[in-house]
Amino acid sequence: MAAAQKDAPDKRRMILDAAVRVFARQGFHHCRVSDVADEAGVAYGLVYHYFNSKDEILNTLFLERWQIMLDAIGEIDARDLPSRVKLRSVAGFIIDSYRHDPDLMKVIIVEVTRAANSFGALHLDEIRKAYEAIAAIVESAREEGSFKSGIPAEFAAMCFYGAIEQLLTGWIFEVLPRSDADFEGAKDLVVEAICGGLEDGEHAVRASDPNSGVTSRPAASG
Amino acid sequence: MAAAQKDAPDKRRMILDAAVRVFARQGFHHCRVSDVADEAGVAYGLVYHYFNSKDEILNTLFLERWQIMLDAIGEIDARDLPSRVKLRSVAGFIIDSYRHDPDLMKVIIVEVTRAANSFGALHLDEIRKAYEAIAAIVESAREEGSFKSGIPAEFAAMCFYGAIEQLLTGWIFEVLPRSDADFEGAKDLVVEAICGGLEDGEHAVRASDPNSGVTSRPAASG
DNA sequence: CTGCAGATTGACTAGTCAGTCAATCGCTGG
DNA sequence: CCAGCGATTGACTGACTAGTCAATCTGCAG
Repeated sequence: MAAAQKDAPDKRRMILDAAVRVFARQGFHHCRVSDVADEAGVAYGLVYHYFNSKDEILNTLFLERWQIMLDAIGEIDARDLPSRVKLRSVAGFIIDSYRHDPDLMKVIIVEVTRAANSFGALHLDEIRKAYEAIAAIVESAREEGSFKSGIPAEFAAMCFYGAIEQLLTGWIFEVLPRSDADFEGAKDLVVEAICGGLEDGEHAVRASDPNSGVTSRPAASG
Repeated sequence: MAAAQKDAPDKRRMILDAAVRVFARQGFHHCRVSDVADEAGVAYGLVYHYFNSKDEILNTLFLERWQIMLDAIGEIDARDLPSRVKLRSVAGFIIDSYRHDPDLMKVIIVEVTRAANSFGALHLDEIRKAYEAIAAIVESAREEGSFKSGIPAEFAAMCFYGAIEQLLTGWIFEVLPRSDADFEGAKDLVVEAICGGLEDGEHAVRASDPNSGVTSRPAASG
């Protein structure tokens, strides 16, 4: 038992870690189970000794990580801090998660949280818990009066989470710069953007009727 | 020729429209070309008469629709309107696009804009154009002083677009309500949330040090 | 009526790959 | 030294499906 931890590496863990790298590099659908086995340095069949299917590997990766995030958000919410600081902590946690293991966060975002026809639907309840946890932070801010009452907490939470996930997507796709300073700066900027707003308080002008003179024409011609 | 438009339906268009429904229902990777042919009511081989591959169908759908969006954003930006109204128009256009053809927008978001290992990478240049077009609107607002200079336009654009895409994702996953009033309300709310911010101007408190007392611990234990 | 050209058909091929399984390995206790 | 058992191996199978292609159809021009 004790020897197993010193001499024999944890093959199951090795397979999971290899899967993260392979899924991130090639995508879940564009890699073979043999790619994961090769990356882990184990035989093909061993993957099926520890997991019942290729899907189960991804499910395991997602659930492990997502639970850590849910726990973190719950803990942040339980602290006695201003709402903006709580949201700053949530943003910081997610961004640090990406810095710490970009491959894993890439896999989770690309293959699960946005995959409406496969793993996203499967884990919808778990994903929703994150939205609800953020909404809870916003809701208490609304109740204490620091956040606008006109924006529903559920709606605000989606905007906040969406902004963060879009930043990760920008880093994943390499359309946003990825220096340490960029990651650190993003934590404050995203909170300032969503909580404080893009408009400059000194100069902000509220449009009395945002619809005036503007017609949406989404339909394709023809 | 004239008869072709009255009697013979445009089979190519029928295949594209059928593909939207099938891709939205089953996902690109979980459907067969025969599913698309059946849905369109044409023979399997005809799909390959009009398209060189299954991929080309999705590429066509994406490029058609994305170009319409790029044109719309460009046109909105060219108008002489306050920045907030321009962003309201962009949000309205994207949300109306979803209302008009939710299946197509679902396919575009799920299979392309978030698919970092397949179509997303292929169309990265096109996707980036949308970010840049939104950033251009923000940038002029910064220059005229109505938007904060401390938030880079490129960064603000990602937050804005991410919030909108998250709303669509919420509708796609059915975690947000989808009445006509919800769609209409979302147009104003998303602009109010991002431009005006979540915080109530009357009560807003700027945390002098958002980091105080908060430690990010993204690493998995063990 | 005839023949061409493009549209349409669907059976077939060729390749892929998730998952199985019987054999082997290596440790541990008797 | 042996028996037993979980860990490990990798060749193999069964199922699936993207893409091909030769045959057929249809409309029209000569």
